[in-house]
Amino acid sequence: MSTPRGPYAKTSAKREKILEAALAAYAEAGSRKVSVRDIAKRVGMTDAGVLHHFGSREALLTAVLQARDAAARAAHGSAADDLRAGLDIVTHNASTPGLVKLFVDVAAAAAETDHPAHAFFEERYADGRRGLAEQLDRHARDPEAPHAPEPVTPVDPEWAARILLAATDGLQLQWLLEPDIDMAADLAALYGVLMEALRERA
Amino acid sequence: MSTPRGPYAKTSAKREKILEAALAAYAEAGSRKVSVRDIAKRVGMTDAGVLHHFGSREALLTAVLQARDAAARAAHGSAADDLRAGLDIVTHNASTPGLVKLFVDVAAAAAETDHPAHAFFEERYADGRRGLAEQLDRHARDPEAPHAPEPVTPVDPEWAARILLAATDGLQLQWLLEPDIDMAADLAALYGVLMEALRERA
DNA sequence: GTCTATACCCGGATAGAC
DNA sequence: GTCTATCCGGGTATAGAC
Repeated sequence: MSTPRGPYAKTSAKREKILEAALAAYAEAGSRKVSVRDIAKRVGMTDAGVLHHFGSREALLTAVLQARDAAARAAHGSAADDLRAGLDIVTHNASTPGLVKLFVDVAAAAAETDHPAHAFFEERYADGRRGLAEQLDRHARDPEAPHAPEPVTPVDPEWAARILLAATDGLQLQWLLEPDIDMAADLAALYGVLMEALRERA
Repeated sequence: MSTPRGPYAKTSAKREKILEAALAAYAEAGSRKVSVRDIAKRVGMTDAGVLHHFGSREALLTAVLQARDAAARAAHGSAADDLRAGLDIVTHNASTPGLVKLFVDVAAAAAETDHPAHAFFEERYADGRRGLAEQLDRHARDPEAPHAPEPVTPVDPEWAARILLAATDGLQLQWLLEPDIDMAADLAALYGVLMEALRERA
């Protein structure tokens, strides 16, 4: 537990500092660009110094996202194990536009096979899908499980439209990493389910 | 109709050529980076020459996406007016990873308020939501309308997990442009509907 | 092992010649 | 309207000081 070894713990103190600075930089940046130089200034170093610890800008940003995931898990639990935690994380994300922007940026860039975050995102989605599917399955079989969380958002056409558009965009992200996904088929099924729900509440 | 005037038609011949070249470049690029120079080479010009017509790289890419939308509408009809068209477009997109990557890239970048594509994406989503909501509402009220399209994808936990993750990512994109959206509430409602559907088919 | 200095390259932007 | 030339910002690689 003390003075951890291995490639990921080598420079843990400084790495930690840099990650914090990067996190802060992105949080403050709203949705503007952040350069390695910017981050370096915050820790009182040069860009080369920062890169020394991470190898490249992209690797650094990947590490930021990993740190963000770890922090979220520490605070709320794993979304893959607990749906409630997932919603809490989303709620929390809504207070940090800069980091959401970072996530979206890197997720897009990670479609490149040789991007440092490529494997990270592949795993993230694979794990997320596995965990979520398991939870959904368990809850669906368990009559004790809540039928649905408090419906803050009404199930209405506007909501369904947002969801349909969101699912379209999000599936593209997953599909770029995992081309086996049949986007149109998945969306058609979603359309069917949404329609059914709309009719039910009408 | 002939020799159109105005700021958007000035150099229409060359602009058209450049847009075609950019489209082709992105289609071929898979999901790799494409520079203005690359596009310029394709039309036998220098980067400065290309930039002359669009002002900036970002503006050029925005124009490419607009052209892509226009082409899709011409081929399939508007997704905002016809759900079937939307699915056709998605199916077609699945054959052009480069353009999907471009879309995702620019969509992420367009979160910046001063990005040239900012207004374009705001409108795109607003129009999409309006059109989709209207269609969903109409279909939900019309007993003649298909209950659901052919269910190629089974409504099962794996599918629901993909959708939930996709909706989460996609909502972030919409939320960056339209912070009024309550992501967690929308997702909670989606969870409820998905769960209901899973129980039904069980 | 950590960092600075430096130099390099790529890519986008801009000014001015043609 | 297009090119050449130039600039600049930003990421990266390397040498070497500490």
